[in-house]
This record gives sequence, C-alpha cells and structure tokens, in this order.
Amino acid sequence: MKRIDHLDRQILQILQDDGRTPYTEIAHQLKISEGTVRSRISRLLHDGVFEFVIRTDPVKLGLNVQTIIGLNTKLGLQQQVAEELSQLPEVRFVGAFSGKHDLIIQAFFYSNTELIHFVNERLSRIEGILGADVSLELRQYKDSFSYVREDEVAINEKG
Amino acid sequence: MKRIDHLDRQILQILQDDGRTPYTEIAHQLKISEGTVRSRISRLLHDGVFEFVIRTDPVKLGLNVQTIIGLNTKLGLQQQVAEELSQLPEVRFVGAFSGKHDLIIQAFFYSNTELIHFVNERLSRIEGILGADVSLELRQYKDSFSYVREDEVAINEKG
DNA sequence: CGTGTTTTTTACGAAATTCGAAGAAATCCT
DNA sequence: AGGATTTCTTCGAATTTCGTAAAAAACACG
Repeated sequence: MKRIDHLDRQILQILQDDGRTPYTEIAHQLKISEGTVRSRISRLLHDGVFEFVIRTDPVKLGLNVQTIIGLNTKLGLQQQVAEELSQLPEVRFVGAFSGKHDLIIQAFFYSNTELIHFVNERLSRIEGILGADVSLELRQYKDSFSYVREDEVAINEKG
Repeated sequence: MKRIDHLDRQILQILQDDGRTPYTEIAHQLKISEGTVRSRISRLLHDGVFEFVIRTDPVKLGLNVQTIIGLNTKLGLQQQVAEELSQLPEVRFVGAFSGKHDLIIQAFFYSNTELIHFVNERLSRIEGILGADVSLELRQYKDSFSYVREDEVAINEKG
C-alpha cells in the first residue's frame, strides 16, 4: 500500500467537510487537475483508507437516548459476547478494551423504555456478561469524525 | 421540520452504504424519479438530518492507538473541562454522561508515547479534572455508523 | 549525471449525472 | 367536491465523471 502523502490528506480533508464535493472543485481548490484528484481518490478507496458515507443525526431520527455501556465478561467468553452484541441493531459500536471494562459498546434507543428493555431483556440473556455499567449521554460537546487531524495537515502546509 | 418518512429512510439507507451513489441510481432502485430523490435529499440536508462525509480508517492514517477515557470533574467545572477537551485535535468525541464518569471522551494517537504525553501533560494541566480512567482499544468488533437502523426500514417495507 | 523505466499528472472527447424550472399528479383542508 | 398546497415527474442545459492516451515527473542504476 502506497504511503499517504500530503496531497492525499488535503483531498481527504475537503471531503470530510462535504463528501460530495465534485472532483473538479477539489482540483480547482488544490490547483491540480481533475484526473489527479480522481486517481488519488480511487487509489485511496482501493486501499481502504476511506469510504463515502453519510452521517445522520440520531436525534433527528428519533434516537434520543444515547448510551455508552461498559461491560465485564467471564474469562474466555469475551469474544463470543462481543460478537453477539455486534448483531444487535441498537448497538453501533463494540470494542474490546484494556482497563476497567473488558468491552465498551455504544447503543442508541428511541426511548428510555427501550433502553431498560435492552438491558433487562437483551443483555441479561447473553451468557458471559458479568456486569454492565450504563452511562447515559446528557450532552454532546464534540463528535468530529475527522481522523485527518487538522494539526497534521497544517504542519505540512509549509513543506 | 417535516416528518421523515419511509422513502426518506430508504434513501438514507442507500447513501449510508455509498455516499456517492448517483441520484439517478437511487431513483432507479426505488422506482421513483431522479427529481424526487433530489428534492428529498435537499430537504433532508436543509433540515440537518444528514450530511455527506467520508469515513476514514484511523489505522490506515497511522492512528494506531485508540482510547476511550472516562473522566471525573470537580463540581461546577464540568462544562469548562468539556470545552477545553473539545479543542484538542487528538480528541474526536466528548460527551457528558450520567454514570460512573461525568465525561467520556474518545481520543486517537499515533503512538503510545503520544498517549502518555497526552495524559501526563495535557490532561493534567486542565483544571477541574479529578481523575481519568484510560481504556485502550485492543480490538474493534463493530463500528456501524448507520443510525438508520435496518430493522426500522424493514418493518415498514410491507407498508 | 544521463538514460531508460515506472509512476503520476494532464488533457480531452464521450457518457453520465446534476440542475433548474414548469407542468402534472397527489394530498390536504374545509 | 373544489381550491390550495405540496410533492412528483419530465426534459433540455450545464456540469461532472469517466476512459484513455500523451506529457511530465520521479526513480533507479550504471
């Protein structure tokens, strides 16, 4: 896989803002040709560096209850638990971690009732879960989504 | 703001898979005209229901160290701490929560060294932080991103 | 350094997509 | 039912994307 250079990062940064920016427009902004933008993008896509998606607002879709749940699992059952959790549509993130919790998941619900039902009926039925610490999101301050860090692009700006 | 109907959700679901799907293609799949797709999308964009973005792979960008950090803050300083944390480029998510931790953040680093530096130099300098539980991501099982839950679209499929 | 090789970038015409706007169809309200 | 409003379709024009071939740049190695 080819190294990602500064031009790639600049392209990614523009697309992070608006994933539908025309290649011609990106080319114009970066003062390169459309063909270059196109070949860079298809290489990056091919290498799995990024993909075009949309970012929906959960609240606007009615998902008002957002949670992060830390879980502890029985030794040896962690992976199985993680895979079962991954199946659930309410769960959007599942990761294994070092630290206080073996697994941390993020889940979204239409209501508190649905959340309680999730904890009492779904989680409790999964074998290997020893405990679950539910944290309810009260307010969101940042959710940036941009892994191309602005500081990184800026540093090379003068190079 | 107009209610989001089933057709909107179908459009969103297609775009979740590939944010650059042409409107003509969406129209074809859903057996409606391109104009309808276009007007729906511009309404949804206008209402802030979604936006076109790209999803980059942090690991491919060199961000190998992914963490979730639970923080406890001094009473009354929570908001200020949250806002300071939001400024940091390493931090991509900041939320206030009920539960064991007042704030939960997600942060990404190029190396363990950078992480240690972040905890020792950056976090420790922020006034109002009482404690930080760092969880290091060992493995990711799911990171779906799709808030239009498949089950929801399916249910209405017969309506 | 210089020359051959490979990679990247540019250029350009053809195909596809997007856009604006106007008319048709459907929905809503009373 | 009838008029008003919203949503949907249609269609030509403008723009973008795509394929490809040639130019330019970067690279490798004697």
